[in-house]
Amino acid sequence: MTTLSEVAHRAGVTPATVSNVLRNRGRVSKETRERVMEAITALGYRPNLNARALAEGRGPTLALMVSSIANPFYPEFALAVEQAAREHGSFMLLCNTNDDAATAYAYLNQLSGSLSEGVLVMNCNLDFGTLRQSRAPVVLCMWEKPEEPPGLPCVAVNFRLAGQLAAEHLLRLGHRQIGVIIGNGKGGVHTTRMQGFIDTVRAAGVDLPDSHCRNGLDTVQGGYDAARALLLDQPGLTAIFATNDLPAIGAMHAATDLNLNVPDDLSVIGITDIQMAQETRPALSTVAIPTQEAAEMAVDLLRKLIKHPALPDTPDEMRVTSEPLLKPRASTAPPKHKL
Amino acid sequence: MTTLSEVAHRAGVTPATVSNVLRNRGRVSKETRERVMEAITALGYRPNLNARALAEGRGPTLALMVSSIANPFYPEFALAVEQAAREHGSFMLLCNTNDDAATAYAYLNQLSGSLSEGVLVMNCNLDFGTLRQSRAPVVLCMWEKPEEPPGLPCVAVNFRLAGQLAAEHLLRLGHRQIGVIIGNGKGGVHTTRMQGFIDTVRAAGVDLPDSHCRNGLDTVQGGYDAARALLLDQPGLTAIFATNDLPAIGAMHAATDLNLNVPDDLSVIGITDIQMAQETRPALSTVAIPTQEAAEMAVDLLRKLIKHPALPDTPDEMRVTSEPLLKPRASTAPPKHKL
DNA sequence: CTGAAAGCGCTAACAC
DNA sequence: GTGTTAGCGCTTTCAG
Repeated sequence: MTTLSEVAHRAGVTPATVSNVLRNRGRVSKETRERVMEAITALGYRPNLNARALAEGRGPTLALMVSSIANPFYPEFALAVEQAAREHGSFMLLCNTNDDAATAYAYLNQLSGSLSEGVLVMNCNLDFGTLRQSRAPVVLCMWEKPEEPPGLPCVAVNFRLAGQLAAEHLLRLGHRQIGVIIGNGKGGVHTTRMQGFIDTVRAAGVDLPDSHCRNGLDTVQGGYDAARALLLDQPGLTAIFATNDLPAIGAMHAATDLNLNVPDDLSVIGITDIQMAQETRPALSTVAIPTQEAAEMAVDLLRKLIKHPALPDTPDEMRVTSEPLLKPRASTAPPKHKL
Repeated sequence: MTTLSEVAHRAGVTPATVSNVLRNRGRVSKETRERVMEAITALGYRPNLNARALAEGRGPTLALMVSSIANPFYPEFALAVEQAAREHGSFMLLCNTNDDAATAYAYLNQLSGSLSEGVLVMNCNLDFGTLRQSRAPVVLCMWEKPEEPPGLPCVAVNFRLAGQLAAEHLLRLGHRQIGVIIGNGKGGVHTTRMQGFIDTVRAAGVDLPDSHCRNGLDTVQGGYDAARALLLDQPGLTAIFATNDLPAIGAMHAATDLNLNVPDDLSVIGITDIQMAQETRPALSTVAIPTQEAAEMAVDLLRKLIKHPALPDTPDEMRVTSEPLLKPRASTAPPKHKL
């Protein structure tokens, strides 16, 4: 490993000067700069990022904490985060918590304050109090209630509206017998979207009894199971709304397996618009969340927090993304008149 | 940030001693250890990983280089890598190259030798010569030819066999009119699997003309386009093999859109067994690659290389995973007699 | 415009 | 067993 001082030596200057040309700290004559640059390339010098981080008192990375990168929503987000981080010269550390609070806590503790300058949290089983005690700034990504700050810096998406858009779409198509599948259980992180949906349906004067709602895991299989049970129980349904695309896809499969044609016999709609939503047959109607924008905002906010740590008396900042957007595709259609 | 010496001071010892208890370097009396531990928890001390890395002359992370984490194969691999790395106390840096050689090169240069102790390369548009010059060990993951070492440490999977297994499955079912979709173009990384498939089919005395083969992108859409063109051109086909699951899924969609029932009118099989393969309707028959095992082997090999850098005259090590495994599912069936 | 010097927080000989 | 002493490679005042 060639070091700064080796470069300095070859260029006939001191390490300080080399550092100056590297950081563009001005105050370096053109000639010296050239001599240094020559030495750098000749020696194939690369700065040691650990040493730099230590001297600068900052971490060289941003951490992204997700429950599992294998959940198809996260990769798209992670890609965007990495891109944004990279534009500002940071690397991205990926942390899978597997929905385990201890793992999440361990990560937070080990990384924040040294290896990572800041951490982006998507979903970890940590309470906000713990998060707030992080030694490095934390930004909550994908907060679901723009109108109700979590007491932590965050990027919020109007998920209530997303639910509402899904509902309006189904109502507009003429559906009146509608089922709901809530990913991740009651009181969970999908409550807002569900509420947005249900409120809209009921406000339209359409009956939506609790018996039409099912909890399920936030996975394809979870949606499958929930939808199957629901359809068996409520054969009259003409449409199902799932709080996320994965369970929505599962619901389509369940319908197929029950010999129901989507969308003729059953319309299905989700929320998020993950890549996969376009890649099912029929393609899934959904309400798109501005994933990329949220990722960029999150990195941006985090970087700001790193530069200017929030004062204790400052309200925690919240950034709200642009609005969710309905993406009608082939999985929704007007209900066929049941004979 | 509380530091080592603050802890030392509170415990009435020197930094060296604290370091010793932290690293379990033995030679510390029980009492001292307890006093130190007390100070550590009382002060909420967390080691600065940058400082440690600098002092130890090693990087605190392993880097995983993929073309894009949004490609559904990578998340599963990345998850396994992170798990394995974590077990050995390393964090995982995620590097998306977007198939851009310059980005890949930049990553390699910046990370290797300081931030990252080693790098796992899945697929980057860098030639092996460049990779070989990395300042930190590089392990090629998912090398396709166990019998032909790439001149770089690697984890190999017998992809030729995978192709063979897919072929045998189709032949056994009675297919004789078979199409092939090659992901990622001619001469690309899927050549081995394709060759394994084609050789097996031909060895069985079944005709498989070049006109039954199509190149395509290694995506759902790519498979869709290629399969559509192929099916329009060769309506007599009763089965399609795609060199990867994504294009295989695309092929199923193409069939559906052409009013062909899968598997009654057309059987489809892929390779890999990504999560999504079980989540399509019909579920995709495929040949499973031991992803998790490969990830563990790769991390293991990388760690070995970090500890004992390969001598210049040492042949580059290759580890071969256990064999691919046929996963017959609902997308393949005997050909229906065409009227 | 450039150099000297101190220090970031930790580890690792080597003494005691 | 524990302390002393040097660094690891870089940045950053502060002098010159």
